[in-house]
Amino acid sequence: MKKKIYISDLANYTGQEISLQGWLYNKRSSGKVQFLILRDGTGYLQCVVFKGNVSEEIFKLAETFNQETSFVVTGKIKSEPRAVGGYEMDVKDLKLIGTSFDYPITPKEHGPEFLMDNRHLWIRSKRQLAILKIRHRIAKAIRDFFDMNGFTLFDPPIITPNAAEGTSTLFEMEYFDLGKAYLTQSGQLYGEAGAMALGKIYTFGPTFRAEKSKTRRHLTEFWMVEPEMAFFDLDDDMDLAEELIEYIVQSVLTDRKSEIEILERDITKLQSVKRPFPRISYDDAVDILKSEGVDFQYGNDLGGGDETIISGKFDRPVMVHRYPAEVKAFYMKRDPQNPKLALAVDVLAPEGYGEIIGGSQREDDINLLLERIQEHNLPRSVFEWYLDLRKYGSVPHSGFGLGLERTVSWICGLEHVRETIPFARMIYRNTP
RNA sequence: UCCGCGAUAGCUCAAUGGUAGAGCAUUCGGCUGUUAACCGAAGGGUUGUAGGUUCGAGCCCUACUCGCGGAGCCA
Repeated sequence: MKKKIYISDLANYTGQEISLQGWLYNKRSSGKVQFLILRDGTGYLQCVVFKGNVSEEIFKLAETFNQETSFVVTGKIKSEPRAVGGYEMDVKDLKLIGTSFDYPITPKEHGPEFLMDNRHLWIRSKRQLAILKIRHRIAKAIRDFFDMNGFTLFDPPIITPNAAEGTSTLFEMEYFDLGKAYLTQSGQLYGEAGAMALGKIYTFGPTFRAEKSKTRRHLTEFWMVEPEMAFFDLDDDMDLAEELIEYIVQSVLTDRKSEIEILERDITKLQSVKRPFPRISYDDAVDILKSEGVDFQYGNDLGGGDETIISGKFDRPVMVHRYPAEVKAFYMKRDPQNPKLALAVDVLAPEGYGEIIGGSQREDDINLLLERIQEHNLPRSVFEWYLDLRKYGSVPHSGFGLGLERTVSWICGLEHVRETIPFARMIYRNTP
């Protein structure tokens, strides 16, 4: 591969004459000097075009550059504390690559609708770049964490014949002569099969929910990582969840500090994310709500507002476990101490960011699982293979799902998950 | 599906029921250290759509469309 120089490498090139390529981020001029701010995806560099230092043609060419014009620029690099990034280029030569006229996203405030309509261009801006880089670092931290801990990546199908949880609405399609098929809302059931084969697995990919949710926490297409482990009980599951979250947050703090600063995120809120996380039961959570004067009906699931109140009591993510079985999915194992409760856990992010993890110990008894399938009016036929996992050497096992976008949103301190993914899919938007 | 808010220049927003405005962007002119640069000028409008009230509607009324936020559901 031919060596190319990027703005992020400039420390190695001070005093040298080099060529860089990129786009014009912004420009200021004052008659005899022009300041071109070059961006190349790795950073920003102020390129100074002095009249007299360059030919008349080059100076005139620079005057024609608009926002997002692409070009090659050649000149000497020097340290310059006044400039963005601490370096500056004294321009000697310029070459136009692609013109740009009337770029819609100006250095000015814009509304969310306009920015989402121009999402393909919005991702070029500084904040969006920072968010996407943090998203990548989080995804890498997730993969690293599981790879280092003996997990095998296990890719489940995206087209499935069945619903994992009867409650959610699924995107439906006609699948040749086999009738209806659906886009997956979770790889978990397949993950369980993987855990019985490989011991510890994780799935990591897009999932789809056709619910008409219209809030800052919802996308119709989102990414989820779902570990599934044989011989793990609920406590083991919670241990793993808090270890993962701590690792993700600390990785971002170590490697993406400048991006966190661009977002003006309060870093102390992230620094406190250290094990152990508080673990409270559903009953404890209800007590907290009651003591706060919330009119909460025991037995209901926690709503968004309830989660905010509970998570507000702690400076790090809180794990709420042992929910009423009735509000949880059919595959969750009941608590032997109290069969009305499911061995489930939700991890609530701080600052009102809500549920980022939902997990449980799974029902491993084939007869109890059959009962649950009947109680939920699910068709047994599509679950035959899933029942086989309990028929041939069933073992206690657990897992959870972590929503990538909600995690990114929380770590970045964003208002809305739509900025956490390059092209968000929402109930009223599937473009660009 | 339900509740609330909104739609005016390319963008962000003003405009007591009485001549449609500003900043940014664009174009032109000025400026040798700018940091969302600055100064001057110009072009830019079927006020979301359809109807109604009125001498007169961007503004009041009705319906619709689209968007935003929330509820439910969930990661």
